[in-house]
Amino acid sequence: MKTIQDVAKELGVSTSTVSRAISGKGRIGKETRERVLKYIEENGYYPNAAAQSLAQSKTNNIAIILPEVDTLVEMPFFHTCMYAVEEMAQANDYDILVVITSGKDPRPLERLILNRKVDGMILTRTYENDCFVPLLLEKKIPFVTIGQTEKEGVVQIDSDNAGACMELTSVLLSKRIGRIAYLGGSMEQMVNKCRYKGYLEAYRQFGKEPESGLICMNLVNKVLIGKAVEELVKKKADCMLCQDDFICDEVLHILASENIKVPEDMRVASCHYSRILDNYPIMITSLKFDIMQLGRTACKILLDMIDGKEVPEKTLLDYEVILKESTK
Amino acid sequence: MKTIQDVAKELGVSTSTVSRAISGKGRIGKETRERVLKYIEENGYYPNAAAQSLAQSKTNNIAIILPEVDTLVEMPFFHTCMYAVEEMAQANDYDILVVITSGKDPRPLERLILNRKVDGMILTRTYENDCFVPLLLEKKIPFVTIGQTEKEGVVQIDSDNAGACMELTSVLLSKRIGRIAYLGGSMEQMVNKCRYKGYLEAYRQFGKEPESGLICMNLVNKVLIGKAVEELVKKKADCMLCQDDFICDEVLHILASENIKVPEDMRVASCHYSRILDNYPIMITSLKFDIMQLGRTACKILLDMIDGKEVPEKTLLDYEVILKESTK
DNA sequence: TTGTACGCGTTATCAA
DNA sequence: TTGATAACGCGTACAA
Repeated sequence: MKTIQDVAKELGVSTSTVSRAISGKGRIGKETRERVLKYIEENGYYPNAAAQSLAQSKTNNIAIILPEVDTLVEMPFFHTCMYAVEEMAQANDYDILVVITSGKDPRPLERLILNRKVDGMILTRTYENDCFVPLLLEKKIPFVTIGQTEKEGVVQIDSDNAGACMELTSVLLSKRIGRIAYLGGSMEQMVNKCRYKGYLEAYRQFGKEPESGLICMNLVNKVLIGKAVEELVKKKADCMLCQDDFICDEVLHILASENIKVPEDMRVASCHYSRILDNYPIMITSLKFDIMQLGRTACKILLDMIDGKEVPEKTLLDYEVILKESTK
Repeated sequence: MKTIQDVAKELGVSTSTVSRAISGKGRIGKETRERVLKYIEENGYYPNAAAQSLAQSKTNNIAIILPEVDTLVEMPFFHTCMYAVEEMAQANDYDILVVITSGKDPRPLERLILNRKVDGMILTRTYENDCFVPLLLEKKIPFVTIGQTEKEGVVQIDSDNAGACMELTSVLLSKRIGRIAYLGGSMEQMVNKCRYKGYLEAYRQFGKEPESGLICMNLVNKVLIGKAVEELVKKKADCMLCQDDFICDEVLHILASENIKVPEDMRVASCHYSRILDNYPIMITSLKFDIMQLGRTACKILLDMIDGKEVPEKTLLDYEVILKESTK
């Protein structure tokens, strides 16, 4: 492997000249620069990342933190996020280092920081009382979250879940669908809190309040969803608003097996669209977010932070409300 | 940040002593070692990865190469692979660096190697005339492939796709399902070639040969699958053997919309199970592979290679044939 | 058993 | 504009 010294020697210049030619930093004669660049182009020279890292205290790596999810419906979100981040990182000469961790254990992140293996981090899921955020704040490492955070001073990028959910609920209400049941998952996840907030806010704007019996929370598995659906059917809810497509998928399964027709006997909407919903004969009203854009934006903002640029603390991305037959 | 020198100074020993205490290499007094270790435990010292990397020419990073897939059905395989690799890597103090690339462009990999950012690589999909393999071979970097490779001397880990597919086909044949149509995807992917081979081999063992009209290849999109299904129904095939669950998913969709009952009017089987198949009212006969084990094994073997250990060139992992109602 | 000193490949500071 | 040289933090051969 060729070093910068080899190049310098063969060109009859000093290492610093070569370094300057490559980096563009520091004054250097136009002619010499071109000579060096040409030599490198033709003979190939690739800097040793470790040496650069050591000299500049900069790794050109970022970490993306993914939660441990194993359902077919949850995977695509994080997978797509990762794609987008990778794409943006690659375009800026960064590599991404993937860490998978339950929401509880911050040690893998801590190790990464203390060993100085990355310049920054992206959290792809945020929790109430998040254990990662305080750690990253304390270590003063640049980081962004995809999803809202309660702490002050955390740079966060998110789809406007609250706004989207409010709009969706409002639309339903104005279609005279008055008794909208809310089927929520884990309330520890910030995304779920945001969506619920939007649901409540819509009711408020209509001067109403949802019946408490129609609100089901912490539906974290199929059994719980099953029970909730059964209850809500009995209570003759007008519509089932599902907090995410995992829940929606299961709800549609159950309704189908119970021979309850959508939308005739029950209307259904989801706060998150994924292609799993395309598996049903009927199209589902849902919220659609541009996850690629979310990932790209998060990555770009992180890179800006690493470069010491000023970045907005909060970036809210747009959404679409997709109305389909399921809420006719 | 504390360096090894700081630790040495505060303990009144030399840097090499500290280094030895940590690494366990070289002779060192038991007492001194414990003193150093205790100090580090209490006061915290974390080696600078770049400095280690530079001194030892070892990064403790491996790269995992993922293809650009965007269908809901294809994602889980690679996502699960990545999980497994990450888990095994983490357990061995390695970090994983994720690269996403179409099968055509080897430059991202080349850059990684030339910059010496990783100690080894895992290819998660192999192609006929793979462009990555020759590059990695030439660069002499340790790597393994998940999936078969044609080149000699490549360490590969794979589910026994050929064997599995052969067994499945045999079982069907012995159930008097004689005219098994084969619906295949891109033949550039090695996994697909293996499965097809198994299908043919099963027929051969029965002293038969499949009708050429029942073999459909390169069904890479829904339109092509649609046409193939239509044809095969006309030809009154007994069974549709789908090369993967993307195809199977679409086939089931089409059959349902055409009101063709499974298994009464048509039998269906898939060469790969993923949970997407759970979406149908009927359970599908399929092959099941342990993808977590695949990922873990691949990672472990790569780490062994990096350590200079002897590893088997070919590792074939087991499978299950899951018989369900769809082929009754 | 322990310490000294050099090398790993780059960047950056300071002279020239 | 260029070149020598000192960091960067760690491992290790060699000397003590």
